[in-house]
Amino acid sequence: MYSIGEVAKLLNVSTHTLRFYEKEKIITPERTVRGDRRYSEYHVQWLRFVIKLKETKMPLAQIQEYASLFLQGDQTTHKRLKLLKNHQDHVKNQVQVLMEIDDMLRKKISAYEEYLRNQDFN
Amino acid sequence: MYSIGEVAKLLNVSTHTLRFYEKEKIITPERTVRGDRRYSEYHVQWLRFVIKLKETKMPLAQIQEYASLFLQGDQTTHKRLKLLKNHQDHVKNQVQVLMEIDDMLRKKISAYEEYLRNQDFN
DNA sequence: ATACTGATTAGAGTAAACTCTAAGTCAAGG
DNA sequence: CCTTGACTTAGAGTTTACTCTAATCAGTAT
Repeated sequence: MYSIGEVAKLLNVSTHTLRFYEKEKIITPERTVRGDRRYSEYHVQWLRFVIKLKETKMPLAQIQEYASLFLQGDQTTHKRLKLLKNHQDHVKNQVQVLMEIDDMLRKKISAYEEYLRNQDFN
Repeated sequence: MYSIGEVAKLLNVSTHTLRFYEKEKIITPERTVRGDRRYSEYHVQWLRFVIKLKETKMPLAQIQEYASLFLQGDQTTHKRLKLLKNHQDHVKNQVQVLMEIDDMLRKKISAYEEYLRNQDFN
């Protein structure tokens, strides 16, 4: 079981953020007698997943929804599957867009390079 | 030459946004005698580019910087090239991350599907 | 004439996602 | 014993990128 500080260090987020996520019902760690948060390995896994989702621009609201479905148990499996599939489409789309932009940048960059090469002859 | 409303429609942004970009020195359209903004084909091209960059999460501040280099003319070509190359690295990286996440989602999704298949046997 | 459309401005308001502050409790180490 | 550092809370502040409001004006349509 990890303390909030340990998890923060482990996942490279601030303790503020972890408390914020708790307020937003994205994660609910256990508590010691004294009230300190305790994160299990399982909690950490879930947070890793959340952070991954965030890297793909998934809004917190949607992550929240997923978390809430999780808490509601087995009868929400279909919904969760749908949500994930939806998001996968979104991710694939993003990859597409980014690859196009990469191409655009490649062209711009070689145009610049050519321009500089020609200048050098003066 | 396009009016602000025409450009807004053309590029699917609001007139608010266009004025905002002007305030932020990202674009400086010409003006009619009366003071209305006039965007040339060239301005529109630049805006298209800006919007593309935005799709890759490039922060406005960086787009601003690029725009400012542009206005400073030819002696900033090297700097602009460097900026673009930098951003290209960033984009390539994003593609990498997204592809990893796509993979992760693929696994999660098939796990869910298998789970549901097994449930159906009951 | 009057209403409608689309433009202008400065500046206020909004949403998301943190990020920090204040004011405090508590346990361990020097 | 006292300081240091980690923890607690509610709630305020910040950043980014818009988004909207209010008040006004010019040109066109009825």
